[in-house]
Amino acid sequence: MKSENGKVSIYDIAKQLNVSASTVSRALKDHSGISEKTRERVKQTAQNLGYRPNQMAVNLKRGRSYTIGVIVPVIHRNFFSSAIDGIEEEANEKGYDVLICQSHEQYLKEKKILASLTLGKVDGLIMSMASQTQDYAHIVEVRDKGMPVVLFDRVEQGIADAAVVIDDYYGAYQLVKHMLAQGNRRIFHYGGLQHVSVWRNRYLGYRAALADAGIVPESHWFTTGEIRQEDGEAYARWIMDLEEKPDGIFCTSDYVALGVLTECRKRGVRVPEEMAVCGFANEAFCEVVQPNLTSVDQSSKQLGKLAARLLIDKLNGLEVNDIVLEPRLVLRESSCKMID
Amino acid sequence: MKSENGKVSIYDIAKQLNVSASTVSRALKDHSGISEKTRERVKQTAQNLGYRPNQMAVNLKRGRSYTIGVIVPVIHRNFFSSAIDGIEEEANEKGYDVLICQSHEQYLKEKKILASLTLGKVDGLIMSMASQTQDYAHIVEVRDKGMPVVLFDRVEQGIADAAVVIDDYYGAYQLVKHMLAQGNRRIFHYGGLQHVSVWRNRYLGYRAALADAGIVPESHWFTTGEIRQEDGEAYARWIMDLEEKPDGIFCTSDYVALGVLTECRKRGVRVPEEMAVCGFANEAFCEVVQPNLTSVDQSSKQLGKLAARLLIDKLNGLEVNDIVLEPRLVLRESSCKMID
DNA sequence: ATGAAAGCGCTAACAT
DNA sequence: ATGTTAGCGCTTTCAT
Repeated sequence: MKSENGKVSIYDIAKQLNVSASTVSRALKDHSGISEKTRERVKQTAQNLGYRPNQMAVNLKRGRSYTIGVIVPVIHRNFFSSAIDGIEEEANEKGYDVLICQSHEQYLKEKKILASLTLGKVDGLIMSMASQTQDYAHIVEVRDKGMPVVLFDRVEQGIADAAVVIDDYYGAYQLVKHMLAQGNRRIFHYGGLQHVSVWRNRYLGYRAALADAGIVPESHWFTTGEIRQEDGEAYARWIMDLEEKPDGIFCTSDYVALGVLTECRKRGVRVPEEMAVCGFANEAFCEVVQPNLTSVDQSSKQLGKLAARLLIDKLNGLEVNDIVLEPRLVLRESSCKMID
Repeated sequence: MKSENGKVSIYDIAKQLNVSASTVSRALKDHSGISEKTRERVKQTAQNLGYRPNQMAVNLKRGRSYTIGVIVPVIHRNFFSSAIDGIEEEANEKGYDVLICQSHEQYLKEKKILASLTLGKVDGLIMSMASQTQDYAHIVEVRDKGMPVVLFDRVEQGIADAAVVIDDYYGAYQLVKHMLAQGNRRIFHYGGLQHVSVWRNRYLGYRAALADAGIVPESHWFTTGEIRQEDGEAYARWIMDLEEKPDGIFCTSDYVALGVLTECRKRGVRVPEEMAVCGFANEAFCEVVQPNLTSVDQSSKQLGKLAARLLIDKLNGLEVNDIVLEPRLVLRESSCKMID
């Protein structure tokens, strides 16, 4: 006894039982003030008819979609997919679904996604900004319209309701300290674009560690660029041609470090004996590559979980505050000439 | 001049301009039959008021959400995140958003997700089944309710509108042929649970290649189990204790192969000289691990793109058919004693 | 304990 | 060219 379009609505149940739609609605959600008998009959008929509530109608009525929007630069990098894993886990537990979008590191794409998601498809946003993004008006605007926004990893102060990050500065600081303890003195740094918070902070941590050791880096010790494997390879080639080579390289990304390792193997440069190499993010391949790559773990899944938790708290009207997680050094062969 | 709740609706625009809501609605979407002047005024006011259409209302009205649901076992495995990358790209191009859920390989979770997504949140589904799933009634049911379903990778005949897969049988067949050509004779196979299409097909391809070479494998040449790295390690340990060891191992998963490689390195077994090792999926770490791991590429992003394309075609009322992609052998050090 | 009716925000068939 | 009205499916006052 379905209606024409194949969908069963509460009206179909109501009609069949000769009661009103509101009675059906109430019976279905165990409202008080419905007789035991009617409730049973309604539920039974709903079952028989294969009734399923229409979410779109419920959402419109409630003014909530119970969906969280997530915008990440790319989904297939391990760090981000693990973060999404965490977001999804937490969100699902709390009854939310997760809508995923990729900015592909592009500012314009990010802006477009933001515009389309804030049309009522999602109740709130979790995002890590595109590397291209240097202007934050689009994010502030969304927030001003009343949509909660939580940033993670790539963040900026004061533009969102909360941010979840690891202490990149301290992670880099510790890592370089370790390299120094291993006897390295000429430690170069391959950094990312400096307007991006995480990359800037890692650079600052690097500088601080060197300063503590009384080392003043020459300007060419520090390079910035994209963070793909091939960038690391090109960088390594450039280094090999220097008069005075570094005895250690701290790459702001595991992918760059991987490129460096690859090139070193090709040229027969021994790592870590001739040159120590360290990355950042602790991607899965770090413990697979030869030599194993020293890196800094970012507990990405936890990062995602916490971001989701903050967003949902905020959606429920709670106060939320920024969270800073401790990074964890993961020492491996690529940096350990001696026991640390 | 916003209404109380802070949201601006077409009624707010209508009121301010002393026109009807339908005029506003039409003007906003450039319907014919609206004077140039009114259209301009409406658009201007919409702009001023910061009007944004409410998707939930539009969806309810249209009976479509322009959202695609995606259910994968886990998101952080490279194969799946790449597939999602492809799905997202294609979907976005066609004006759809993408809702992601993980079954975590659990049948019950998969069922629950299916039930919740089919409440009108998504217009159609793309999924790769949980390894636990052996009963397909929940999927058939969804489809019977009129929701299009496209499967990819882990599929089953006749339960969905279409399926996109690579030719696992042929991929495995070619791979084992290659191993035979390299002079291996005692080739073992570590397979996944045999009710899962891809794993069963790879096993059959393995058998066929051996048969072609006149080799009859003993029963213990074939093992099945979970496909994590640690399973590969345990498997390798078991192998090392055999009287007659294999001279080659074809693992149905790169992760298992990685575990085998790790264990071989630990025990000083030379790969591929003493034992060739091959995986399947061409995960990113294959070309990073030492020795590089021979594998079979599944063009996962393309797989995702095509699945999305089929689903959207189906949503638009077009006929859709299954797609089988050719796998691509990626020969690397772990299997090449000699030039092939 | 139940029903009638309004309304969430938008669209579209049917007026005028 | 524009307005009126009904309705998408559900929830929720306010009656009874």
